[in-house]
Amino acid sequence: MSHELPKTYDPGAIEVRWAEYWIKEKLFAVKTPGPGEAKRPVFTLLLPPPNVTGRLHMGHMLNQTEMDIIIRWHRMRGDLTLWLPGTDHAGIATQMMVERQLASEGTSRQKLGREEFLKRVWDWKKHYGGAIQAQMKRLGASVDWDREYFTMDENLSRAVTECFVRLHEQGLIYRGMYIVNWCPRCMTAISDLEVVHEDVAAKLYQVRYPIVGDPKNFVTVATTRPETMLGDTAVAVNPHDERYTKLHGKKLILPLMEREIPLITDDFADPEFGSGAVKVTPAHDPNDFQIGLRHKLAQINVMDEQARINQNGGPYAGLDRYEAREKILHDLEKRGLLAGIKDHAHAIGKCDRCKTIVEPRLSTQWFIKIQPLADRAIAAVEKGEIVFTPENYAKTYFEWMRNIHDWCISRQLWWGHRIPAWHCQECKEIIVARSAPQKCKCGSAKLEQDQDVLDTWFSSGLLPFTSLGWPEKTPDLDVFYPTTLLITGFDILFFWVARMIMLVCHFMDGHPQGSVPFTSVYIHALVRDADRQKMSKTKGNVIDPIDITEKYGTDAVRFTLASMASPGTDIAFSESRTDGYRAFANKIWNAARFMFMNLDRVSGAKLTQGAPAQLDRLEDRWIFSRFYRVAGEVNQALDAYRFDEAANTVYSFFWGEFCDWYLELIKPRLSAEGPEAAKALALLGDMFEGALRLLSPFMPFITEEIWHAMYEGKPPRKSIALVAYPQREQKWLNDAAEEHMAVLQDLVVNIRNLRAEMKVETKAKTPVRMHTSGDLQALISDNRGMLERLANVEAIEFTSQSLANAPGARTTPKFEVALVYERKIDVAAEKERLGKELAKLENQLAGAQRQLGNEKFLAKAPANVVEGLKKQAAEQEILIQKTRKALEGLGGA
RNA sequence: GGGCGGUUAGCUCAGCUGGUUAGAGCGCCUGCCUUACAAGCAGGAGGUCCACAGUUCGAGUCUGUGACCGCCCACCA
Repeated sequence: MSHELPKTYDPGAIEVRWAEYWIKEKLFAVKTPGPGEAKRPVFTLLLPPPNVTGRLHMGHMLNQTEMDIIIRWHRMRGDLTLWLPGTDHAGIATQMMVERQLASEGTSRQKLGREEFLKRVWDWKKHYGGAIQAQMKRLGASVDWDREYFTMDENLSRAVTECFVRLHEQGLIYRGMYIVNWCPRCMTAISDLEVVHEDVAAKLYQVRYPIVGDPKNFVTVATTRPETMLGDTAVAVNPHDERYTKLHGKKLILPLMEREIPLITDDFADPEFGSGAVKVTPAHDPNDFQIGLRHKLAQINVMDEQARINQNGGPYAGLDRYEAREKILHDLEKRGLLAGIKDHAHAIGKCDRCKTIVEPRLSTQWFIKIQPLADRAIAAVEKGEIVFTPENYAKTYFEWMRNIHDWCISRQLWWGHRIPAWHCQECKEIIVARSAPQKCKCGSAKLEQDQDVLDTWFSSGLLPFTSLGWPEKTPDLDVFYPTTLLITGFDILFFWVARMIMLVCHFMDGHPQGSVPFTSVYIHALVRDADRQKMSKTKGNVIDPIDITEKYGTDAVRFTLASMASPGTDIAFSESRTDGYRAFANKIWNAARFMFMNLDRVSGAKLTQGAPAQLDRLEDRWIFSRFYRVAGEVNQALDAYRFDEAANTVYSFFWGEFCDWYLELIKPRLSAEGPEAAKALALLGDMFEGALRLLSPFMPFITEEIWHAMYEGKPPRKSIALVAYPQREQKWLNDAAEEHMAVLQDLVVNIRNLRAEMKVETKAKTPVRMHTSGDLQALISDNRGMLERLANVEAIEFTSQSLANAPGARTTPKFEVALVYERKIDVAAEKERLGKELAKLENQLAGAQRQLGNEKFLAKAPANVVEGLKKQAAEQEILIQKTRKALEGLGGA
């Protein structure tokens, strides 16, 4: 490889090449060290496994960018760094996908049968399942691809079974008939979390239930779901509701079904609501279910699995639930039993997957008794074993954990981990076992495995240890468990993060390396569009990460996301910003070209020979000091997950200091002939190489490209990703150099400013006159080359006279400077500027004096603050005098 | 119904434990093709820090109230 870079920065060309190189060379594959091998700090990060059906979206890209930055940073710091990738089988989502495909072929899973269907799903996975991985590879995610897993892999499935069986043995898994959330379209139970609530403007219907023996009188109940009355088995009133005391013990006629049902008393009935009487439908409402248990009421299920009225619904059998509602209302009205209809806003639950309205349904399911697990999981965060960033999410977590309900883990699907329970066809015994039992206790061999599969989140909740080989005692588990960090979005805080904490703490309880799945959780925000709208297909504002990457380069997109990733704040992704970071990449590119161009010119020069023991020149001492200080800041920011601060710090260093000042300052030395130039180039190379390492986690591609070029094809390691990350180094920090440079920079800016104001031709050199202290005179004289070059100054004349009333002079606390130039200044404009300046200064001085005159301030404020304010006030006083003089010089204010 | 977050320049956002002159990018205005980069360089304008009250020597920063946005959770008909 030559050190020549093409004139134009073309991210596409270099990125594809390096992405392939990293994979081909297996640069990020991690060998598990044996027990005797040298110990290094271990950093383990689990990739939140994308769904096998998934396509990469901006949220993934943000997530992966953050993970990759952290991972590359740790790797460069010398940690044993594992980023473990995998894919989730995504039960419902995948099954839906394949079913849709089958439908288009005119068939269905029922027609194929379970076995054949599963074959189809595996086929589908083989063909379409790798989309996200391919995209991740293109984006350069530095995961260990050799360790990639799939949640349905044999060993992982075995671990899932093991966990299920253990929980069952411990009495933490039970099976029973309860009301669950049922999706009539997916035809499966779903957990509470998979129900999304949506506010709707609905109606509240008042229905009259005639009293037995007094059919002219009624008890009126209110309901939002009249169709469920077909399954009513009681009407409840509050025992203390005196309106109904005389009816206690009476029976009512359930209209339409013409069935007698009791009037019962139960505290659930709220006398304040409606008439105070509530219909009770134990098979179709969770509250009513509880009332039913308390009063031993019959449970009449009136709907089938698709939420159509079944034969228990008498004349309404066969109707869809909403058709039935219409007909029932119509029939009630006809009989004069509909007492009224009111508007009623409330929330309805929809299936997270398909948005079908969820039906509470009485059915037999498997559940996890969650309270013991939740208690433990709460303790883990309370005790600080797990730390959330932003810390606020801990509150959300506690809120949810403290109001948790048992988790329904069975799904009436085919794609997933089948429940390891076998039902004896003879005695109905249920055997939960690690593998299929030969025969039942009763001697029968007629055993059938449970038809249900497990909630996908059950298996993903186990990943922190199952992905490392548990329940075997593997070396991986030894070395890499527990994982160090989890980076994920808040959308799966409960689905995944909370469940992992519960399940892992339970199973790894007492593990020598700790029982928590990870010690740190970083929750990132949402990527929105430039107008802060949520990206959605229906709005058509979805930005495809691959499209945007092809347009601006991965490095620029990554940098955009990183620079905006301030914890807790959503990211309004705007292309203009990405465009800006492409310009930054271009800046890096051209700075490199500049360096290489000089390398060609200077014979005997080398870029990568390391820093000299001593730096003779101010600008060198300054840039080294700045670099090592910045390195410290970047490390600190990353340590706190302040991706934005880290990115902005390195950005302004590279552009605003290294390019804008240092490169300009070093140009004269580079263009000189001989050893001086070679020496300067070595310094430049050293700084540049360091800057590339500093930038590498954020922009892995362009830094890799230039870094290799700097070594002319013979780099010390195969990748910049494998060399050390820059750290703050005390020996290079130089406060004096930074202070001196600050004065010179201020001087340069002031002179440029004067030139612009006086409209001096760009190329014309101007002499300047200065008034300043002896120390600074020496500094400025020593560095007059800097002023000549950067401010186009021709000669500097020092004067002991104040320049304050010289027209067009600039005054600062440290110096006064004026151009020696015959061109007239714009008197009116200058007067305006000075006037504004004066007003501001006077204002500030007044404030400072007010404070300094306050005895309490002098008594209570820390000394350095008081000192600072005094100094400021003194400077301001001088500046005010000078500014007044300047105004007088111009002919008054 | 509960809980949480936000409001700082035209736009998108920083501002860490209260402390000297509130910052950046983009956009805008002016001047430059100064051979690394016009995807650039130099200079500039632009802010009642949502409102009110309070704590404090001192508030963008802490407390309270309100307004306006937004998010999450929820089995009361």
